[in-house]
Amino acid sequence: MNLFVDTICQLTRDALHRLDSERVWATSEIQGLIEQPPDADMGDFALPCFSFSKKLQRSPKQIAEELQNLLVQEDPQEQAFDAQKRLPFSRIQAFGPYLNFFLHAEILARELLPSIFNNPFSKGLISLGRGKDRSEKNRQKVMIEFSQPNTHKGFHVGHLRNAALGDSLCRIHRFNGYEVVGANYFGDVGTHIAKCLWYYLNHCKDSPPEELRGEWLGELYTQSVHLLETLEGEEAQKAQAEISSLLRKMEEKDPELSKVWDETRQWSMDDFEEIYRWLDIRFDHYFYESDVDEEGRQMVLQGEMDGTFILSEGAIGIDLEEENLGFFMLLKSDGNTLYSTKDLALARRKFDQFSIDRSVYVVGAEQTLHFKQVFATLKRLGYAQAEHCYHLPYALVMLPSGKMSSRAGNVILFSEMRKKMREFILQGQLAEQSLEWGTTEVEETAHRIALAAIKYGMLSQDPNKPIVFSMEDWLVSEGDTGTYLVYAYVRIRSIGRQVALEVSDQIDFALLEHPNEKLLMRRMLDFERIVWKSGEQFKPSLLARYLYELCRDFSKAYGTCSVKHAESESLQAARLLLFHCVAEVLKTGLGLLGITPPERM
RNA sequence: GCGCCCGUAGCUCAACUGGAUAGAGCAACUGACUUCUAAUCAGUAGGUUACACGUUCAAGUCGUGUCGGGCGCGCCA
Repeated sequence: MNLFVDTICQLTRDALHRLDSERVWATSEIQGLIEQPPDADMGDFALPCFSFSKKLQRSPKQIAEELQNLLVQEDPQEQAFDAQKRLPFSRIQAFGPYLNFFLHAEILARELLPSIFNNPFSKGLISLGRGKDRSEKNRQKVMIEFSQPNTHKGFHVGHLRNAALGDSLCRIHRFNGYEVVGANYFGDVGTHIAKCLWYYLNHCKDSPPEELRGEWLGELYTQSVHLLETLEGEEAQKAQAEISSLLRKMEEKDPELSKVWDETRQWSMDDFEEIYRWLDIRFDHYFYESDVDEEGRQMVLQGEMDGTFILSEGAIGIDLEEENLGFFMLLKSDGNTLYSTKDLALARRKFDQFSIDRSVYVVGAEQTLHFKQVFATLKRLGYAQAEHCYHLPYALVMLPSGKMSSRAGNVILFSEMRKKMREFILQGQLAEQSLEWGTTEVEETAHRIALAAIKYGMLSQDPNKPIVFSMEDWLVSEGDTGTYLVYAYVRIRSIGRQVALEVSDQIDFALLEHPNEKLLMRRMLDFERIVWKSGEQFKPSLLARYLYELCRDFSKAYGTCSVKHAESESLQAARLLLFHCVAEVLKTGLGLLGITPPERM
């Protein structure tokens, strides 16, 4: 709630009461109805009157008009701003079935700008129109599990979507007042590793490279799959037996195999650590499949003894027909664990060891059924926490040719993308700067621009729509891109360097009367509400879109409302504060997407 | 065969969860750089929201059906 929405609610509640004294409308009810007109010419806030129609026995159009008359009548001075009463509207007018409110630009400026200037968002002190009170959820502790890469496989651009999404959700939830545990879950055991090691030990003639050894293992995995496909008859059976035996040894922590496993696994972990550092993504806790597989097996065996699970064709599983979820496999017939086996133990640990209220899994949409089955199984086992598990699905990153697959080897590796982007930025966008700036700043700036482009690209689209990846598109830096957003930020910072004034909130707020300036302020009023919604709906795309629109509004104002060339110094000071606030909102918002803008570019 | 997700401008996507004239960006065309960074801005053009019924004051949004695409449906993760 903010002053403006607050006042609208109170005014209309009182006015409605006078139209019909029987029905008492709560301000919260009215608040839920308030929306924004499609066009700034039509006002800043709108109250649709459809829902009053039934009770009042009149058309919404008529109600809007009556409300307008009541509100304007009540205060004849109101059409002109009344400084005494501080009514924050310059106009209240019915447009068909809507009652529209025009904010008084000066009051908007006076309410908004000092609030942003004095209370950094990081402290969460300001409230500019949050849709919902957060105190209720204040202390909730939520675990967000994301990224979960497999060791012995290359990290490709598909993994980037998950990482960006999970990281952003952690940041947004923290901003919204939740206590967040960001968790990673490494796939460091399983068939794919057995296949990789089988090839590494028996067929690989090369020695590992100096760098990116984890990625190299991924290549071996792909080659292993290819080789296995060419084998036939006895050879194929022999290979299968060898792989199965490797897998068993791995799960039994066989000392000899463990040496190789440990070493190669570390190669991948080293790669990941470097990638996360570059991506500016941190985790609060790490889980490993190798750490929960035995516990999972015990849970399944126990469940089988209890009769919750059943033996079927040599394997163990659970019949979930009642929940309409079919049969769910929990342990292979050779006794080895499955993904599902480990997920049971993992879920239990999350609740037992972290006393979380909610457990979120950021995992691809193709596993929706799997998680329904996991949660249903946990419930059957008597874990009430299953109710608080939530699978957040997202659609895949596809190639124009189709699905990306490490198995098939048709992936765009992250390292490859990073390299191309760096070269592209250094040779194109930063070519001139490279001549003047130190190498460190050039590299760091290129890094930040690349990161903005990648993360914005991954986050700006609704999570459940697939992204078709083509390298060319991702090098574009015009229009609706991450580059556009950080460029806007840099231009604001540049203003500060061009003007001799210090930013201050001791300004004449009445001077900010240009429509483009008002547009910007109206936009900033929505910031916290949008962040709240992005978190609750698990959609950073809402925030991304908002920031893009904020930057568009800024670019518009930038062209029409120059600071440097303003007519007076007081106008300079006013605009400087305005743009400074835009930069603050933008920086905060980008931070929630995991993006740090450069100060110049 | 069954289940989930999706279908909006030539292309990539929005549309505040049922509200006002469906909006942006690419691509195309026209303008604006001796003026705070033109990685920008202003403008023109582009639509039967896949299709058909239905629900109501109101449907891109909800329901049913059809078509088209993606992903799942016991020894991968």
